[in-house]
Amino acid sequence: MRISVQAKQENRARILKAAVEIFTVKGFDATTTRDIALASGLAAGTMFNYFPSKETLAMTMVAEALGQGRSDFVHRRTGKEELGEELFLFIASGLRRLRPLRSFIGPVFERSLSPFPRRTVCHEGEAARLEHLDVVQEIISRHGYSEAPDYVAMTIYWSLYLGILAFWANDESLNQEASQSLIDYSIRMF
Amino acid sequence: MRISVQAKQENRARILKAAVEIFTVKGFDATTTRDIALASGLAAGTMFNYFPSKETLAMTMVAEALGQGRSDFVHRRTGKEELGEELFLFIASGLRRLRPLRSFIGPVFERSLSPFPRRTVCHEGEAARLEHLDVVQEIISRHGYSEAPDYVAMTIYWSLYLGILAFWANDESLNQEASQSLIDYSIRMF
DNA sequence: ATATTATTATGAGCGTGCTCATTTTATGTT
DNA sequence: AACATAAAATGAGCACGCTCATAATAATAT
Repeated sequence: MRISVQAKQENRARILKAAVEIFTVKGFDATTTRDIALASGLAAGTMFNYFPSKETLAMTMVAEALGQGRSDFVHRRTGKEELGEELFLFIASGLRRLRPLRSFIGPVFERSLSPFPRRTVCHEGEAARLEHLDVVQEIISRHGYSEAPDYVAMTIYWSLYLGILAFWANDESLNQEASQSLIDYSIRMF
Repeated sequence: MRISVQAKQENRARILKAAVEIFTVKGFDATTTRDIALASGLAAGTMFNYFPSKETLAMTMVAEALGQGRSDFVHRRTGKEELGEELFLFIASGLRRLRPLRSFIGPVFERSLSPFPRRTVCHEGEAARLEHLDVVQEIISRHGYSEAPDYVAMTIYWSLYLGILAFWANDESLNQEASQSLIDYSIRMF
């Protein structure tokens, strides 16, 4: 069967919407792919024509949110911030857009953002990582460190960033103030 | 059926031995719990009387190795090292004992050492983390920072340490020299 | 010896993420 | 309108980690 491009986009959107809703209620692990497919009005297997894995489905949401966060950041920065301020702004912009996913996205971070080879590569996660690091490199370069930050520095940065994401996802303090403090310390150290 | 204490220990040891061998050949994910049970001369379900999950089985090996590494460290340090030197020695002692697991343990690190609540808590991982951090706190305290390192510092430390473990597990440089360099940078920053 | 009991081993079976041969249908062609 | 074709939907089914009712047996009591 052929379906129109529009119908395909609608299906994709319905899957994403249903997934967010069920993940939010039941959590990532307790939500089955069958749950999501049926709630989207599709058969169990059809979901996998749109997203190759449950993990990729979730990472697609993350990548989208981080993309928007990056765009927010680009439009919001004045170009006059200190290095640390600018990094903080960038990280905070991403977290703001990730907010709707916060209640269930923790487990996904811990599995999908590793910089190292995995059994099932998740391109969405890989791409999100590289795009994030590109911006960080650009920020650092613009602040006078003429030589591009090296591989070790980026490895360390990513470790700290993953720690922030994991902490933030589980941070029950008001408005995630604790996370802001962690970001602050991490940046200063970096 | 009752079996002697000795027989039980033998079963446990056989499971661990078989698991290490098969993990090494096939990798963690591609090894099935049935593989391990059968290679140990036990039925599929029996393995779970000894280890509640495949993940716990692997983390038991990690915990054991880190325990030995900690013991090595305690016996090897002179007490005259600089703070950084001592941290390096501690981390390196753990990695040395983890060496036999290096080829397959990466995925386990990435799932089991998170400091945050998980669907299935893995006590072995939790315990390993706390014991490691205890030693780190003790090291830092002995070096004159009278007030105990706070929660934020320990969170950051653990992020960096996880990054080191993940990097090391995938480090194909000779004798993992690249990892040594990463440890060095991470400690200096910390 | 025999019976009883506590403890362990067993493997059929469940729910899961995911695959794939088959069926269905929107679109292009005559 | 009838047909052909390409692309997408379907759901039975697989392998996996893990559970649990049942069977088996070593230790203990009689």
